[in-house]
Amino acid sequence: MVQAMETPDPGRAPGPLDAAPAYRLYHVARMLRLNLLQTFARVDREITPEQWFVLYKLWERDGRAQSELSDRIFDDRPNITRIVNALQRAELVQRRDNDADGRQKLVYLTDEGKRLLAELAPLIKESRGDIFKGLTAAELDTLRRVIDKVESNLRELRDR
Amino acid sequence: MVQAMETPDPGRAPGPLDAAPAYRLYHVARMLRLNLLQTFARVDREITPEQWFVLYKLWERDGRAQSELSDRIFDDRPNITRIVNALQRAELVQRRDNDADGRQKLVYLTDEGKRLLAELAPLIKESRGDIFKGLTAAELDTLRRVIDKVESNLRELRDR
DNA sequence: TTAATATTGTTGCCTCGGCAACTAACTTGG
DNA sequence: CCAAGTTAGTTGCCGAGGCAACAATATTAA
Repeated sequence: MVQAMETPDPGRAPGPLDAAPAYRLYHVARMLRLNLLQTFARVDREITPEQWFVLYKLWERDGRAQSELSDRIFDDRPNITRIVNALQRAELVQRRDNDADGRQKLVYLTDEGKRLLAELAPLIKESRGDIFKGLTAAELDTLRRVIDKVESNLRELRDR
Repeated sequence: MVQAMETPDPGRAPGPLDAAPAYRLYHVARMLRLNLLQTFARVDREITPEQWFVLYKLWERDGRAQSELSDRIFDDRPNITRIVNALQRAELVQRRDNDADGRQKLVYLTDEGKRLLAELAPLIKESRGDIFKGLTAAELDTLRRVIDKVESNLRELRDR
């Protein structure tokens, strides 16, 4: 019976926030973002982590529609619009109309965008080594598996 | 010799973004935040995950200065100001001057704040079960260890 | 073919998040 | 005791990130 469920004592928290895996994940992710942001600042590149991710996706495959750059999970089309705006202002990407589908705008890396990717990628790769230093391959493997599982759980919850 | 290091082929990404643990962590954290945000929306509470975290910290110990609510890692005092503002507008917390130190403002939960905590905590706890469903205790333990290590690595990098 | 529906991208609104600059209050060194 | 430095909190600036609403274009159904 739901009604029989006890309301917890309002005077005391049931457990420390730091013990909650979800909070820990949130916290470490914020630290990771900040680290990347400051890495870019250190090399004097006015770019955000999110802008970097979009650039990188274009590196994987150029000339994609904005909807392909956004994540199906989140409705972040508005964000992609703004991020692409910023990258375009910085002349790192370029928008072109898609003749095959008038709704879409295809996004292309400029030469400067490609140059930046080639310049920064090694720095980030090296930084990644520092960040995950001291962890075994098995631990990283488990991390990957845990993330996969949590993401698929979240997707399921979402589609209900 | 640094100069001898090759510049990567600018035409091709060295590896998929989804393979980078840092990106995966960032991504899953964003999904977790969204899940929590929508949980609050579903129970018709106009509260953000960050506001929830602050409320929860006060539940752990009430009457803390704002600096104690903010995280030493980030300079997020401005954010705490804004979040406490929001919570105060919602009448979930209350600010009082600290007689012992005129710079500080102590933040206290209101009765409504305590009520909300007691109401939502069980929901969130249940939701957490769904989110981490299918993972073994060992996997969650490894997750914790990995996060600890990554955080301490990031702290070290930061203090250099 | 037309009308209803869906998709793509954009804008406005508001909160979060990092940074710099500022005020007020406390602490420390001379 | 006072001047210099430090700490707590606030504000402004701007980008990210949800959400809702909208225009333009495509797709589907009648």
